[in-house]
Amino acid sequence: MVTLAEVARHAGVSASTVSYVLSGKRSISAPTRERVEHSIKELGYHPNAGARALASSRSNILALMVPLRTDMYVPVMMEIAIAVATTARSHGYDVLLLTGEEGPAAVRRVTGSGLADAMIVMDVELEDERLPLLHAARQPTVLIGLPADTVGLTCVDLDFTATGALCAEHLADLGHREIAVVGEAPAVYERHTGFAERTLEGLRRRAAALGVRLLHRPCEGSYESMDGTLSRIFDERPGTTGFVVQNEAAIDPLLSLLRRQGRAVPEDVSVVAVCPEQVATQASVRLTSVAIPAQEMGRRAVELAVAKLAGGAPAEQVTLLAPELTVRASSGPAPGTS
Amino acid sequence: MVTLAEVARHAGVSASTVSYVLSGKRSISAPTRERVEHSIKELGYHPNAGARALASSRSNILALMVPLRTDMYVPVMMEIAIAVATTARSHGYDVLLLTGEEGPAAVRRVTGSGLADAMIVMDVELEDERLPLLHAARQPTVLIGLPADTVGLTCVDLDFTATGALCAEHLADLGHREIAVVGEAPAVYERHTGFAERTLEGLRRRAAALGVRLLHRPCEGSYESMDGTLSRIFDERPGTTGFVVQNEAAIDPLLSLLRRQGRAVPEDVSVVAVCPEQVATQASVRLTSVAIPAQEMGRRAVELAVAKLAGGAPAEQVTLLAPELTVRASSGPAPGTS
DNA sequence: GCCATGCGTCGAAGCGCTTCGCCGACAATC
DNA sequence: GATTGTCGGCGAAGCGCTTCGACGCATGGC
Repeated sequence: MVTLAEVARHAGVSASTVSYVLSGKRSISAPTRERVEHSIKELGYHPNAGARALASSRSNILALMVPLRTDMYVPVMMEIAIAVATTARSHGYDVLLLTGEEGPAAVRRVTGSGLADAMIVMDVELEDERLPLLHAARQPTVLIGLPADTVGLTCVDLDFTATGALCAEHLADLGHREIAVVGEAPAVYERHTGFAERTLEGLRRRAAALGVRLLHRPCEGSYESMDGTLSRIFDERPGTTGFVVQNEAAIDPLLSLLRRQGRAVPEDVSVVAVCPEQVATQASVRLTSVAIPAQEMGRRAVELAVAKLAGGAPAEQVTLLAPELTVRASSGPAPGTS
Repeated sequence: MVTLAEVARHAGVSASTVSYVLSGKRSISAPTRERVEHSIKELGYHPNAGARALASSRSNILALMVPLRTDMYVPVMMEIAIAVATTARSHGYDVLLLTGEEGPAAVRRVTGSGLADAMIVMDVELEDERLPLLHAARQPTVLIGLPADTVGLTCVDLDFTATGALCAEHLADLGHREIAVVGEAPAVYERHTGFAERTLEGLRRRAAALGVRLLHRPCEGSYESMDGTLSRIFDERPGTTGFVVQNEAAIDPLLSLLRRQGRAVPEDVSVVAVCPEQVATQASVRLTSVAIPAQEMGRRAVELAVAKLAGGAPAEQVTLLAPELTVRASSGPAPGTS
């Protein structure tokens, strides 16, 4: 294990000089710097993370809390996590992976031990039990998702209210008058996950404003439950011609079942999905969709966290990404529309 | 920030005593221990991670390298990652998330800086460029996956050779004489990912031994590519009645397309998948499958890493999990079999 | 009654780094 | 030519913890 002191000896300078070369916090003459850098390379020196953290009270680690749940669409989480890790690296940070399992205890542990410099929290509920702790800790925090009360918090999220509105509008524009919303699994609503409720609210408002009837049904991602949900929808509203799907796992079942029932997409029914681009383009019908910008969310979250650590960011800052609807092959004019 | 010294003062003992209470490395009388524990609770003390790492040269962190690729089935990766994080916590470790992006440089950085005590590497290629470095580092390493040469390495993986054999055998037992293998994306084979090649080898061997014809075609996870692949398979081998699918993303397209072509599962063709349980049970037909024990793999990897850290594990140790085939609704006797 | 033994506790020496204050040298200013 | 300032570098003091050796005090064998 090569130490700073050895590098210093090898380069014929003092330890502090090496440190300043590394951090750039004081000016060092070019020749000295080069000598030191050469020694570092030659000896294969890597600063000891623990010592560095102890001396500077900065760990250069960002903690990322991911949900443990299996009822969320996993690829989005993974995409966010990878974007977080990648972006963090480009800012000189590593990422500590925390699962929701420990819940608030993890927050306490990490903030208490100085393990991480900042925290990024995913899967935020409207009234999340971790929020009070996050508030109390003087540790910078960024939420991916939007709780009910954002006072003093930094959040990044897709603007799901606008997303819902956009979907309603698109279908309304095409002449659809009865729209069904295939939502997330019931459990997601029960725990008051922000994005699900917001999407719904956006849909309802805009639908009401445009004089469109809206029916919302939560749905698990399996064929069985989709089958049941679909029957109930058409029983209750036989005139339904537009679908908005928010549960990615339900997309394939929905398309399959519609086809089996002899309902053509988009001739008989139109489908709009809220999902990652890849899912939209790889489904059996290329889906009109609002993309979930997972990478962008992860990237922004890290950048906000880094800005807060640098001290150049306001305490409260809500970043809502504007939704974009891409028209593909799954939506078209409502049947009977001229 | 509460420190050890403050706890010591509060409890009226020396700092070392508090440390020994925490670590249990020396015996402490019950009354003293209780006093110290009480002080810890009362002051809300959390040991500083950096100081601890510096003094003990143990960070209590496990590094997990996940692939950055998008052509692998992501939920499996995520499941492994979460199992790793959860198991690690139960052993007192946290998990550092590294993406494959940095490649060998990440290995050097982490081992060099003492950031992590051990390393768990996913998505290992047969001739992985990280292996030499991992070998050189005196840092315990566990691979999830099997490289070509396992000398001196600790690996955990599903026994994919046996998995392939099991699939071939199952279909052969049902009377199928022509089997098609819908494989992973071509890129996966090009980079010589161990599990893909092993499965294929297991399939080929057993198929040959049982006198069954086997046709292997790589396939992306989209409908388009599945469509093309399927046509080519039936063009070349019209008598194909058995399918083995290894690419999870291809499962839904395959089932959909077979149905559209009027081929009933399992009456006309049987399908066996290699995929997580959840995928098998949620597909439009409940799939006969060999499960990918993602959680088990993550758990085992952590346990091996922890054992190596404790010094009680051999350097070389290959753990192959035995595959289990669960018969569900997608496989049945070959047509024309009595 | 004396030495060996063991248990519970303390003190002190680092672990490898950052950072503050200081100092010498040299340039610029009047 | 004395004064001020800037630049480049050094030394030393910690950061909060672990751990080793030492010490005091019972205990027990002889």
